[in-house]
Amino acid sequence: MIGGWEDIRAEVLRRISTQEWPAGVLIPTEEALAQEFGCARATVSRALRELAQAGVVERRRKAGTRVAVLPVRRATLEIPVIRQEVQARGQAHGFQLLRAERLAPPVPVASRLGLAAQDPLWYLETLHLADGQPFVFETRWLNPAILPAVMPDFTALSVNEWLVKNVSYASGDIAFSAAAATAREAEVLGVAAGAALFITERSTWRAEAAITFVRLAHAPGYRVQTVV
Amino acid sequence: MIGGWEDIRAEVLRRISTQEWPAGVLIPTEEALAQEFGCARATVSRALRELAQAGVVERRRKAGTRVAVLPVRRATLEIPVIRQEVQARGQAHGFQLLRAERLAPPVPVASRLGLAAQDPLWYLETLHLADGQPFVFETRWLNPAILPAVMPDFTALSVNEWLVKNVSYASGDIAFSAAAATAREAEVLGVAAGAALFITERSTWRAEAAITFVRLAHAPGYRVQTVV
DNA sequence: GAAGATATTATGTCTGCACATAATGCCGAG
DNA sequence: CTCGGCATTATGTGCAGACATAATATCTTC
Repeated sequence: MIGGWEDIRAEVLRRISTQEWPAGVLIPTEEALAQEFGCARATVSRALRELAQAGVVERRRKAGTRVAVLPVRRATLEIPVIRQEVQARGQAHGFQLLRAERLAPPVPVASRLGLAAQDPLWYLETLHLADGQPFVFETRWLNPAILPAVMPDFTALSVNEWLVKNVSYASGDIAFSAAAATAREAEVLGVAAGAALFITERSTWRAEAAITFVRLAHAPGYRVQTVV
Repeated sequence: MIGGWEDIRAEVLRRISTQEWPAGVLIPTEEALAQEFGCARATVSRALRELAQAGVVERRRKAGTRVAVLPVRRATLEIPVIRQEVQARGQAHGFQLLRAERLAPPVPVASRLGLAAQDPLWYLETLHLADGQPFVFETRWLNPAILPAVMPDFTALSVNEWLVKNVSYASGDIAFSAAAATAREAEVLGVAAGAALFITERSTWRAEAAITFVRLAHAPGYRVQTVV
């Protein structure tokens, strides 16, 4: 049976991928498509909205809906908690808090968090283990303002997880890059200095207040993967 | 003025992030929220659907909507065409087709594309330039079955872009990793052998037929970035 | 002919209603 | 007490109609 917004989405996508509706052209209006498919305009609208979110078509009021010229594909990445990530690989998660001290952050960190460089932050180094082997080395700058009066025991619950549970649903940005292992990273992860490491950097805010900046140096072999 | 599904989404998100609705608990039904906010159920539904897509809440029929326990945040990455990516940095894009020949693919490539290893594929090496400097080194395996009778002129239009325009909207998967530059990569990109490179690997299908597998070795300093 | 006001139009959102669907949990048969 | 079926219920989807919004196209005026 045809009908249902998912079928309409599929049919529109088919017409686009077969070039029946080539890149750049206007496609029929919601009303016209609703008439063709024998459904309500809202149903067509839902289908086209999803295609627009996926970057397949571009929509503008009055101008109509056109097939995207240079389709910027959007892929969604899942960013799990590290413990979950390790356990999803069928391995046992462990971690060691290597350092915890108050320090004035280096300028790039301070500026990325929008704080003055002289404000001392918590600096925490955590090594996460998968089946006892180094998995990722986490270096984190934490705004003390967001912590409760009594410092949580980060040797029992990883900072990573404490933050997710207590300061959840903040906004932020993520960046991925590659870098040669620093001396410290090489030592902690047990790799040669200069080895190619996958780096995740993330900064987090809640309502204009900086929460944390974290750099994750992953052990060699790490991949982040997704489907389009 | 309040009202509108975006405001409702924001309000629900606020209640979750302030732990007014802690992780794991059921939140009121759509009907109840619609009554509270003085709007139709469809409006609440739209707001909650977006939050579910973002991984903030989990919804199940009859069971209701509950705040996600271990929030697996979802970030959306934009995967542009390389030319666009270079131009978005305000640089001029250029490219050189370094090799184009038919070869039997190595086993990992063949298996990833679901093809027999003895089927010869097109093997293409392209170096993309930003303002004349090496930007990314593209090595691609291409299924000849999807090409037209006359081979397109890949010295005039990059393979990357030809595929996007002619075989668009296929499905596939993407993986990011870090690797030490191979001798060939180091030579082409003009970096030291063993330098840490950011690697993007992507395989693409259309309706069960393998199209292409591509490995992009990015010049040092490359980052992929997104907001959450 | 250029600039500004106005009409037109396709999408964006909302309402109120209806029925479908998938779990849950209760209830009764054995 | 256990198992299977059935009623309940929250979400998922759909429809028809309405108004809002933004951008385009047209018309008017100078």
